[in-house]
Amino acid sequence: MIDLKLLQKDFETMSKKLQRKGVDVALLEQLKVKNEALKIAKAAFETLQAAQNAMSKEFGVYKREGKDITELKARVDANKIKVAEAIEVQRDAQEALETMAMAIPNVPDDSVPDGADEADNVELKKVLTPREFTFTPKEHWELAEENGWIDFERGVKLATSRFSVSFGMGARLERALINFMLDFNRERGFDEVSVPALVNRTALEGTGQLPKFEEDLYKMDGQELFLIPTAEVPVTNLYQDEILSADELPKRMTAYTSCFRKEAGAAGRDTRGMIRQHQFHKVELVAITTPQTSEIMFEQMVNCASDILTALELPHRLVNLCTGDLGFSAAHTTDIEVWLPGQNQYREISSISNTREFQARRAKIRYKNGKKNEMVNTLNGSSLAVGRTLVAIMENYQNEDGSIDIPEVLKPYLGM
RNA sequence: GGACAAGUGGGUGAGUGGCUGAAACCACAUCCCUGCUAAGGAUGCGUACGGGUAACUGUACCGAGAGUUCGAAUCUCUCCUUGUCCA
Repeated sequence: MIDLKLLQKDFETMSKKLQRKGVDVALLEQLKVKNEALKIAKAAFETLQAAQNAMSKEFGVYKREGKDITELKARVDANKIKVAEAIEVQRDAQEALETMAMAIPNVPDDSVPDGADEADNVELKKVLTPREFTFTPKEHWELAEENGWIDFERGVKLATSRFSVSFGMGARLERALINFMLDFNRERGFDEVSVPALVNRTALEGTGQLPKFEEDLYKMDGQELFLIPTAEVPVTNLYQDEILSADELPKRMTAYTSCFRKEAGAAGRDTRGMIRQHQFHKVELVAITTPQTSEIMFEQMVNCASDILTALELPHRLVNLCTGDLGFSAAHTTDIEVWLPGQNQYREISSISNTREFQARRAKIRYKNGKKNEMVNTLNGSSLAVGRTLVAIMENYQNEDGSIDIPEVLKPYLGM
């Protein structure tokens, strides 16, 4: 959630920044009005309630002293009605404010470039040079089918479109990648956690998937439980509604989970192959830090993900997401795109974001800074999307005869 | 699935209608004493929002929600969680 106090204090600056994310000024003005209305409503209620409390205390004294309470009772009864009205007003004001505020995206950092969509993202750097092919490289689905690694039709048979099944070396490679990534992250100081794949509404509100993006989540029938779209949700919410001590920060975690997304807005995109599946494996990094150290952590996380690709000898590049491509909760995001020679383009394989206080404020994750409780900063990033890494391996390691070499670093994980 | 019991602050745990935002103890923080590796003393020590330069102060919160009452941690109802017993 955005900082409403700051919006109140410096409306100009904040609204300008949010307008870059396409937030309507009129909406922000309404939000400001609602915030003020809530303050007034609260003050009104509290004054009445204070009177009520005082009279109730007096009531006790009267009874003890055996005084007549008729007059006092009349006063207290009259005030009670006013209190009830005031609390109603306050509750409505609170609800109206929250509904609106929860749908406002995070304020983008000044370093985020303006832009409409992914075409306006800014390349930061390239790592490794794509190899020269002496033949026309194939796309991954062709290679996957040729080698018997992935069966797209049987996935559809079992579930529906955008599901697939991995066989043999394809399945083993997925498992090897997961282990390799987790080990790699652990060596970089990220503790491994294993978390539920189902979470409740509060958790999803905490990280920003709800209330706005419910249509992209799989929801359990008749229960307030959702399949996680990313491990970021359960891992970040591990510390929801907690006050951490400064010396337990930063918290660095890594988790492997399956992720589930309806891909509601992606009809027609990447329909072929395993780039965009409803269920996919991902190894995630999550960090909880003080505001002062979050950018250092961000660099570490970007490097961690990039270094995994380097270790796998997969050419990739880093891009700074523009305002139009930036996610709801992020203050800024670096995407890592891996080179896919079959597609002849770079494709997203990791996304690392600093949400600063945005998620912390929603999920109420604070830390003790001396005597004061302050919001932590939360960061998350993939390291990496497993399916897409497998895609990248297939396309980059392919031979003319359609066979696929195995990256050196994965061989120990495959008993090779 | 059924029966019973319980859910209080960082922890243990008191508290059955007003003097309780909550005793006591432990932990923690600062200071003092002592002086030696352990002990004694003083003070402080929940969260959120609002007012005040500040000292301080108002409101809410004792699993969650609703209700009874002038007044609820305490009574009633629903739900959740945990424990024990039974299937």
